[in-house]
This record gives sequence, C-alpha cells and structure tokens, in this order.
Amino acid sequence: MTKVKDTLREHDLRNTSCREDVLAILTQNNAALSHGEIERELDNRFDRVTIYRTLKTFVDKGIIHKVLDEEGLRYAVCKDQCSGSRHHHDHLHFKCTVCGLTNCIENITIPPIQLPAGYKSIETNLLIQGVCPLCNSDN
Amino acid sequence: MTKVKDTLREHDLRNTSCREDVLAILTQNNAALSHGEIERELDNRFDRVTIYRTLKTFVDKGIIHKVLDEEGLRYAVCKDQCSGSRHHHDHLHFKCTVCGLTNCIENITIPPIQLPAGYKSIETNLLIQGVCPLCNSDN
DNA sequence: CCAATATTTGCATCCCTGTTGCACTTAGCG
DNA sequence: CGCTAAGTGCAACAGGGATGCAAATATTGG
Repeated sequence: MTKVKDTLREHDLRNTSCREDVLAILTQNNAALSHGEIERELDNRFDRVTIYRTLKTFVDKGIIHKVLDEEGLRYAVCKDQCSGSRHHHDHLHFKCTVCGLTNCIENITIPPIQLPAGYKSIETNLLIQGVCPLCNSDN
Repeated sequence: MTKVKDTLREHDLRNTSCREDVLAILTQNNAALSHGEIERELDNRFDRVTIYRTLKTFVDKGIIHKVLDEEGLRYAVCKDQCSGSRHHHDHLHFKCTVCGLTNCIENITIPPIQLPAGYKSIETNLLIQGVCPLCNSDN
C-alpha cells in the first residue's frame, strides 16, 4: 500500500483515496479490468466521472495502459519494463474465450514486423485470443 | 454493384437497399469505418439500429471484420483470403496517428508467436500505430 | 499548526454506441 | 399474386465517455 502512495508521488499526483484504491485494485489484479468492473469493486464509493478521470490520468502518466478487445476497453498496470520514464509501447495481451479474462503476457517480445515501404511504426499492440492454461483441458 | 448483390446472395442474405449501400460503402473505402461514419455516409437514409444490425450480420457471415483501435470499433471488408468459407482470423491493421485512418495491411503475415506452455491461440489481432506513407515526410 | 491556493471531486448534463422488444414492411418463394 | 419469413423502424434502455461548475481537499509556505 505504501508502494501505491510512492507510485503516485513519483508521478506528481496528489495522494487521494480514489487514486489509491483504483491503483491498489489494478495492482492486485492480474487481469485487465474495465471501467465498470473497477466501479463495482469500489462499491460505488466514488463517482463514475471521478473513476473515469482517474483512469485517464493514470494512462496519461504511463502508470497503466489500455487493453483492447472486442468487448471494449480495459486497463492494466504497466509492468517493470514500463516503469519510470522508459514507458514502452509494445504490448502483448491474451484474452481467454472461455473464462473471458484478458492478461498481459510478459517475457515475450513481439517479433519485428516488416511493414511495406513508407510506413513508420511507433507502437505495436497484439491481442491473441484463445484458451488460457487454466481453461485448457488438454493439459 | 452487381458484385455487391452477388456477395449478399452467396451468404444467404436478402438483397435490401440498406445492405447494398452499406456493403458498397465499405467496399469502396480503403480505410476501416466506424458505425457513425457509415451512418453519416448514408445520410440518415436508414435507421441507426438497422445499420447496426446490418454490420453485425456481415460480421457473423464473415463478409466484414472488426477493426479495433483506442478510439473504438471500426469495420472493413475482408479481402480475398477471407472469401467463402475459409475466413481467416489473423489481421494486421495500421493506424496512422497523423491522418487518423486505419487500414488493413495485406500480403504481410504475422510471424508466429511462441506463447508460454498451456496457451492455445485461436485468433491473432495486430494493431500497429505510426505514420503512413502519405503522411510521412521522410519520403 | 494554519491559511492560501491549486488540484481533485461530485453533480448535473450531454452525446454516442450498443442492445432489445414489438409492430410494420418487404424480399423472395411457390 | 399472395404467403411467410426476414428485415426494418421506432421506442426505449444501459453503459461509456466527456465537460462545466461549485464544493471539498491535499499540499505548500508561513
């Protein structure tokens, strides 16, 4: 919990209970969470708009990143590689079609893609859908 | 335009003016379009809900596919590789951060990703953001 | 520890997307 | 041409995202 406060301080953000709680929830959670899921976890203790603005602030500061799938937008904390000023922009996410959870896959680098001439790549975002180890009966 | 009618017929869809027009717009357009953009192009000649249902039908039939970026959902027609029953699920999309257009990149296959043990991949979706040839002043 | 100030929050309000139910219309068939 | 299943429009709702403004609060300097 002190870690949460530190993270906020490091990014020049005032230490408020909404920010603390949102960041704590995202940190404790492995899977990416949607705005609505976070709102429910907070048990309506904060206004919808406040949570929305909190998430936006965190994204802007590089504390969390957006995760996209066909059902919408989710948020997850950036792992070690993103800490500090070296926020990297290549994310690999895995969405399990059975349990519905979306997770960041660490330790796997996305192989470089050879784009046609003239294209300049800035950020790469890879979403793989399939079955996660916990839901995979083939084990 | 006959081609549009044929496509509908091939997929056991009745030939209605809304479907014709939506499919024609998507076919003529290189970039992926959002629901709202399609609605505007149709000049309010069809109900919002009808367009929504038309798009859903096309996605279900494999005529078009969803394209995701951080701004939301767009739709684009499936190219040759997707035709008929052999609808493939690996898509590479490029979103230009200058002009804002999102396009499918054809002829480039996504290199296979070695996932950790237990993960089973079904569908891969790659979004690369950057600058497209038309907006790239380095040429 | 307190006051000043700049930030953050809650509320009201708005717009857009996605979705469903139901009645009406129409395409495509015999 | 008429039937029937499919498609459409309308009403209505839920949810996400966004902004303006007044009230509350965290930080800073005294």
